[in-house]
Amino acid sequence: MGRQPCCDKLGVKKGPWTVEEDKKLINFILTNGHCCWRALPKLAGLRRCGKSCRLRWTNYLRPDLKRGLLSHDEEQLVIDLHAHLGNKWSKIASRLPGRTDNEIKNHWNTHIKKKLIKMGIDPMTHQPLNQEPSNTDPSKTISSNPDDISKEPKTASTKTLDIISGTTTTEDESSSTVTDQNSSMDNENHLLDNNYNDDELFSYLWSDETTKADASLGDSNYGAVGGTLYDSNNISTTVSDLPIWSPEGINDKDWMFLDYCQDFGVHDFGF
DNA sequence: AAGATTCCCAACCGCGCGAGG
DNA sequence: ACCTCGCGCGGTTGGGAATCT
Repeated sequence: MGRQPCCDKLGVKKGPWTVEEDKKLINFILTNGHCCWRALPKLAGLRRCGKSCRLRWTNYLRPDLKRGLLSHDEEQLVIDLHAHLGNKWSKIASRLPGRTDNEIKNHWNTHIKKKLIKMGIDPMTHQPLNQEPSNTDPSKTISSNPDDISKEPKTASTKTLDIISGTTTTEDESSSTVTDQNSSMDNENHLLDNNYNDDELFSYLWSDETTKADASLGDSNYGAVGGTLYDSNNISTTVSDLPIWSPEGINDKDWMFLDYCQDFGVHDFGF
């Protein structure tokens, strides 16, 4: 019987989104939410498949998205998370508020990967390139289940590095655990010594609490709900502090402005 | 200035998973 | 237990932008 295609191929537009399409999508979601992506294009008057709409929204139009290059801290966090999780971009992205899995994936492939290789680090194993990896699957370095890494002691040698300063750190695999690493947090070269330490990091990473910014998106009334956004230094800002973003608040002038700003996310329009 | 090459990233594709019937 | 459906994830690609020759 085969799998039903996500959309009927005939009459479904592909390729870059136009400003008009963006307007329709934004307007519809802000008015109605996105209860069902499959039905959304029809309801919103778009000749796109639901999947395409979802991607456009999550990767580009969501009001809480940050734009621009990843900060140093964000890059460090991505590297560390990748060392533990492997290519679990969505999991990594979920720990970087305002960043999407696609964005992180692209950044990894175009920037971080090259930096690591240049430094002689295998981007997949996070081991020196000329060294035979002890375990080639990064997701299995700590645990076979990436979700369980907070529960297990770190037994493998984990080499971390600061790609900006170029320093590397090798943790002592023989006795180090997540817990007793806490006692050596004053090691200046320690993993994520910029803003993070393992204990805080992992308790943050593996807490059940999703980012409030994301949570706020579960509600169709995005602009009005409370939530937390973070700037590049992880300094939080409550959504309620931000300008109200609602379809009613958009006038023709705003939409004209959109025409000139199609390469930016919704929040860049100043709503 | 113009063509060639490389880089970058938005968007697409196909698969896996979970929920619900 | 099985099937279908919808969503989300990770890998890949196409084409515009930037850089090089």
